[in-house]
Amino acid sequence: MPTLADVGKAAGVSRGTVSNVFNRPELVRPELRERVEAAARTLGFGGPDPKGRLLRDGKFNAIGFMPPGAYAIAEVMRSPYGRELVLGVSLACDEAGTTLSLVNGTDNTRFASIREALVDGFILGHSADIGLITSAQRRRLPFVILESDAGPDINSIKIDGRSGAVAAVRHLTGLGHRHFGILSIRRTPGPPIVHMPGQAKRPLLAGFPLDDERLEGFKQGLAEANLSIDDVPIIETTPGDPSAGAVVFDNVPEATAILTMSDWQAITILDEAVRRGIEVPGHVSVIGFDGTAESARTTPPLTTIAQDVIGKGRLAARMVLDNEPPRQVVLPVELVVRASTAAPRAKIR
Amino acid sequence: MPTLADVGKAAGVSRGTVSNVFNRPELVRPELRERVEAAARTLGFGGPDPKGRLLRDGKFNAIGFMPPGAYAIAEVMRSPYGRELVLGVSLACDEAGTTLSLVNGTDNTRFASIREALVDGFILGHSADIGLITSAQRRRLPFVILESDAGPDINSIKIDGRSGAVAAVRHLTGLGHRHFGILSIRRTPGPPIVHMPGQAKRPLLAGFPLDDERLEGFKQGLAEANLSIDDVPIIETTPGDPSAGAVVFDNVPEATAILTMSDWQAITILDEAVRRGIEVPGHVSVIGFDGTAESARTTPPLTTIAQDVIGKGRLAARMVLDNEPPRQVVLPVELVVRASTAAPRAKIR
DNA sequence: CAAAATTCTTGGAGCGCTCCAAATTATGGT
DNA sequence: ACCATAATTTGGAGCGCTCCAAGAATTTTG
Repeated sequence: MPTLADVGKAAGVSRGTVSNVFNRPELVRPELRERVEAAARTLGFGGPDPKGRLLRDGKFNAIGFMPPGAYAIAEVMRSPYGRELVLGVSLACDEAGTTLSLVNGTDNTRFASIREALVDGFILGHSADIGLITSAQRRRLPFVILESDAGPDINSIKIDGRSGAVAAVRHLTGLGHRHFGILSIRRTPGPPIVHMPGQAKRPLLAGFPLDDERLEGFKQGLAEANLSIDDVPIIETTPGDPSAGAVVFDNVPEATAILTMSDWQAITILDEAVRRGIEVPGHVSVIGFDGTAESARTTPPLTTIAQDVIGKGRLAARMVLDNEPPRQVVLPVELVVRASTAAPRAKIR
Repeated sequence: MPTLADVGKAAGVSRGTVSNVFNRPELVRPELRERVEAAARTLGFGGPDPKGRLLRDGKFNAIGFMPPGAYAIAEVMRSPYGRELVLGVSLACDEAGTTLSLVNGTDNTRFASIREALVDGFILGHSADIGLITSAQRRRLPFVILESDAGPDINSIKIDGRSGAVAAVRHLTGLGHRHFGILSIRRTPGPPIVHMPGQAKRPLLAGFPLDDERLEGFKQGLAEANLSIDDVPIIETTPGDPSAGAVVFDNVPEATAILTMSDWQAITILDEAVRRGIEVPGHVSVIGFDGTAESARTTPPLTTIAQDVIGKGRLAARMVLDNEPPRQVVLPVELVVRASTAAPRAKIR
């Protein structure tokens, strides 16, 4: 690969002049400029290597997005929520003329990824992992963490998941439901986990603030209706597990309403319901979470706890781009009633 | 920002040793190592700056994805097709441990973006723009161009769009349709363009090989049924234009079948049909293109010309990652019949 | 026509790091 | 103790570029 210096030598001028030809051509006498350009062509020099410039001025002009937990970028792209989040981030990047780097990191390589990412700032997916935050702080780059509050010194954006969960339950109890099932999220790879009532270890503290908060909201909402979450089966499946719906119906046949942690999970249930000939909301009501665009397109359209996912992504990007003093933002959430919830039938299916 | 040298000075050791402490700690005597680590902590040195390493070994460990035409990354993320494509790319990046950089570029900055992107290779969205290819070649980095064949020296991946288009028309004429409307894509920003039969300038050569090919396929398919594309209204809308459906129904009320260029467009039509009480496929058949996941979830599910979008993205990434001799890949396409197409009713609505 | 003003070019000084051959120090066996 | 051997540590040599002060060439001015 030829360098500025090579071209300079070939054209009989200095490095600096060649640099000028490419970056500030108006500074170079036309005739000389042409000579340099000719030399560059002959040597197959396609312009200054960005590496050099980078080292010089020290800006990558990029921000990094690191998926939550140990998820890969591809998993983010698969989920309706993840896509909208990335869309929001990319919107802000478009506006700022910044590159968006989707940084991968498996469990073991996540720290190295943060240490070495070629970015000027980070967006960290939600994480219970304090180590990750420390890694990010070491980089001395602006960053924001999603879906968990990491204290006053750290940028964070989350939604009011608890209120959302409470609202979901209230909506359903208001409709008359008394028999629930909860489809929660398993944050480690593996098959669904079924927690039936009465079992010892209930997953109320899974370790992910995101999930814990919603579970607590469900608990509170149920308590308001004199119901105990301890009597409600809780199933945990990985986010995109297509068997989620089946596991729910197999294990919680008496439920008239299913609470979920995401639209994606709710959609899985809808799909399984179709396969089994179970009517939604006739036989069972299903409520989603996130209010993604997908939730409006299902059959029937999903009742869901909506948040502004795109806005959240955009705000996250802006926060790292603007590098202002740390803020902890809590975004509101809103119950959107559509057609997947209704009063339970008098007689249980 | 402290550097290796600073830490070295503070700890009374050389640059090299500090580097070793961070990169190959086993090479450094534990006691010394600790001293260095202590010094690093005091100075707030968070590890070697990736910039330096980068310059040294010259690899970014990233590939860039540049959206087609003058679209922004956000526009790609909005479209079902774009999302699956990026998903496929990210899948390959996950596997390779590579970062995926979503490189923005407006009309004016696209060339600069290519020149300066901090990547080891490129995936270029489809483009009629020869300048872009030249830019990419100048970088002397592996790259692949999507949806247009740029000659034997350049990596490219496209689908057999013509055959797909022919298959779409055959399916519909086979069902008995004789009255068509085509919803094509406008590749510049702006309102829909309506080309009614008999008008002078018909958009058969829009300049985007991607679109041209499909239009030709439609033409051929129609010809096979003794129909002329010159008698078929062609409407062009930008990819995500939500008014597309309305424009189609307003301008082509007599059509019994609508051919589209993407599932996204077809979905728009479905939405508008619901609003107007037009039945699909009762009153009008609609056929999509791409076979994205979304196409299976609509009401009714879309008949579409399916391609393996995820596989395409993955292959594209692999091609630039592997940096093998240039290939021109043409991917097959398949008619997937679902419920949005049916025989036309005897009497036109 | 010389001096002053203007326009171009030059090359040193980094940017922060890793590699590597050479130098230094420690270890172990007589 | 002494030397061979092994284990550590060192610092020069880049990586390719841009900035910038200073020098050179050219043009303008009086």
